[in-house]
Amino acid sequence: MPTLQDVARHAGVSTATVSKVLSNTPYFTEETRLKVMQAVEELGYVPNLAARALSRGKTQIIAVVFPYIYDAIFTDPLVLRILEGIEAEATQHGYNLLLSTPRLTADGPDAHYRRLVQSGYIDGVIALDNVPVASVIKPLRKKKVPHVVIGYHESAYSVCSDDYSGGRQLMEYILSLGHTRIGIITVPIDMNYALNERVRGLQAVAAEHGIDMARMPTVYGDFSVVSGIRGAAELLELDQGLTALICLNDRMAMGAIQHIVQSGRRVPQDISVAGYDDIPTAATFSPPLTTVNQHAPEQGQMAAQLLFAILNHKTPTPVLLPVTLIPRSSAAAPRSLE
Amino acid sequence: MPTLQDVARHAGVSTATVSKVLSNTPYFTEETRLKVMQAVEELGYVPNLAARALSRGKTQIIAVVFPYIYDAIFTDPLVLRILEGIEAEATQHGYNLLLSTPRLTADGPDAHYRRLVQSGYIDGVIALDNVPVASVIKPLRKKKVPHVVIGYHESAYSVCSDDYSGGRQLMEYILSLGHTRIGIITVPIDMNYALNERVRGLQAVAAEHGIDMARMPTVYGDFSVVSGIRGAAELLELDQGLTALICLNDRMAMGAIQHIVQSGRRVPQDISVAGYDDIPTAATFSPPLTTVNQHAPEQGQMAAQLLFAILNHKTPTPVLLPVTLIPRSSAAAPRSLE
DNA sequence: TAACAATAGTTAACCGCTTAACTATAAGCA
DNA sequence: TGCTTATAGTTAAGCGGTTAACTATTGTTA
Repeated sequence: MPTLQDVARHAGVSTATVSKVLSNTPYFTEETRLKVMQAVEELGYVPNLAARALSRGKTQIIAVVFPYIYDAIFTDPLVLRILEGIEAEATQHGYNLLLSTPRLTADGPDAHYRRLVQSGYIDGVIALDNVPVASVIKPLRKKKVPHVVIGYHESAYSVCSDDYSGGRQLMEYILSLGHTRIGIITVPIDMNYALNERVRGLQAVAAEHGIDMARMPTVYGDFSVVSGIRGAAELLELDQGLTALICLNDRMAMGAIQHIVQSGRRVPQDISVAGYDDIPTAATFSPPLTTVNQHAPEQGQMAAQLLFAILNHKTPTPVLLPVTLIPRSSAAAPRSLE
Repeated sequence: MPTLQDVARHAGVSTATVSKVLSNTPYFTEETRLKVMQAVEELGYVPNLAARALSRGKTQIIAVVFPYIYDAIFTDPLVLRILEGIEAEATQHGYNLLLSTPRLTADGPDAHYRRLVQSGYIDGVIALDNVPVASVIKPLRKKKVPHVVIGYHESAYSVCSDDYSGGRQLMEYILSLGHTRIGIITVPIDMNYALNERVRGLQAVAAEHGIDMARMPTVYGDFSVVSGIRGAAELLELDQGLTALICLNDRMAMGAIQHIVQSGRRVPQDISVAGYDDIPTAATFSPPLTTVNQHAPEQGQMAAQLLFAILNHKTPTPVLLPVTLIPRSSAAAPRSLE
């Protein structure tokens, strides 16, 4: 591996000059530039990033932190789409992505993560942090590592999807179809801030329509398809007459549909089902799922943009990304209205 | 940020001693160990990884390379599961993961990737490379970067799933159910080595049963759900009497089922459908998908193990991982046999 | 023409850690 | 006791870049 030294010798100049040429720092002639570039070319020189990192105090690496809970990172298609957005932006800025999936324990993220954060190996962090417990943010704040959070998190630059509005739109739509007997599948309260917001949205609209959502049969899942199956079963046991199920993510909605179909009912003819997230398979599910698209790649992209702004010593403003209701055929007017 | 120097001063010893204690290199007393550790504790010292990398010539980073084609990385659930396996193994060994998704052009992977490879910033690479064009491996081999390939690739340490056997098992199973009029949805030949193997497996078993697979209606998709929908439509146009569809990945199988159901037929009563991959949603699809599980996390894990073996100057043996046929309800005996 | 500024390039210190080479002390052994 | 050997710790030279401080040259201006 040729070094700067080698290039300098080969080109007959000093290392400082080579460095200047390569980093385009003023004060060299076109002639030396050519000499240097030729030497670089001939030797196949590529700067050693570790040396550069040590010297500059910057690594050109940003860490993408997905806390390891419910092994969500590797199961949740949405997370992947966010990553896609981050990747696109980072690549464009010439940054590399380090993937970190800290394990969360009662007293915070694991040691490996805490060391990474302080190791000077990363210029910044984009964290997915919607979970109240054991925040991965705290160590970052403490060590003043530039970071952006995707999720609801006070006192940090953040990118949020407008989950409140999403919840509102969902309830608005289901009510507008004419449903009155609605079941809810959500997750335990305060398990996830985003879900809290969605629930707030649902409640607000229900209230505006003079309905107390506390009266609606509600069961709790854990985001997974199976928990959706179970949830639907529980709901239909609670109330046989439900005409619509609002599930606060798509996978639970898919599970719910499954249970409904298997129990001999049809979607949406007998029961309407709506999800949330618009994961890639939602459009091609059977029936295609009515859901809320939260523009995951854009979330990732915005987060990366915020981070790069911070790294350039600008002060970005937090972002609240709009969501879009996607009406598909899994939800329709109840039969009583037909 | 305190440095080794600071710790040394604080503990009243030399930097060499501190370094030795921390890296557990022989020749220090328990007493000095305690002194050093206390100083580390009190100062909250964490080693600077860039400096360590420069000095040691090792970064403790391995790159996971998923070439950016058909944006598969961010859509294919299987890729994610492989990543999961890699992550688990890497975390355990104290390595960090760098995610690289090089764009492929006619003359190889993009420049950013080629520089990364030579930058000395990564100790090794795990690459997903089943695609004949523009190999990401070549630069690695040229620069002697330790690497492991997941996929069929000559002249490199590799982890392969036994796609040939998978193809065999699939055809064996469908034939054993009694199907004789079988349609195939695959991808264009030589687009992906793994798929080639699966097709070889199908053909071999067909031949053993005295059937020429070339006679079976065959159409080509691109892995996506929509291409499965289209593929099924084409197949059923070619031959109304098909009783089984073999799709060489799950997403196309899901698309096929969708088309079949939408066109008023039932799965498996009218037409059986089988997929390949056993992606997370296959089990909870409606109907649950008969498919082949290729143990994706294990692939990732094995690849990581091979890489760590190489990094420890051992010579690992390439791995061919077995696959498992998962019979579920999307495939059954044809009605003619009932 | 002298004084000064701008330009082109060099030297060497520095980033923070590792480690070979070295010194000092204690232990082992004939 | 004297000599070797193992142990404990230190010094200082890298690793490969960046950059402040410096020198040398050319151009500008009064």
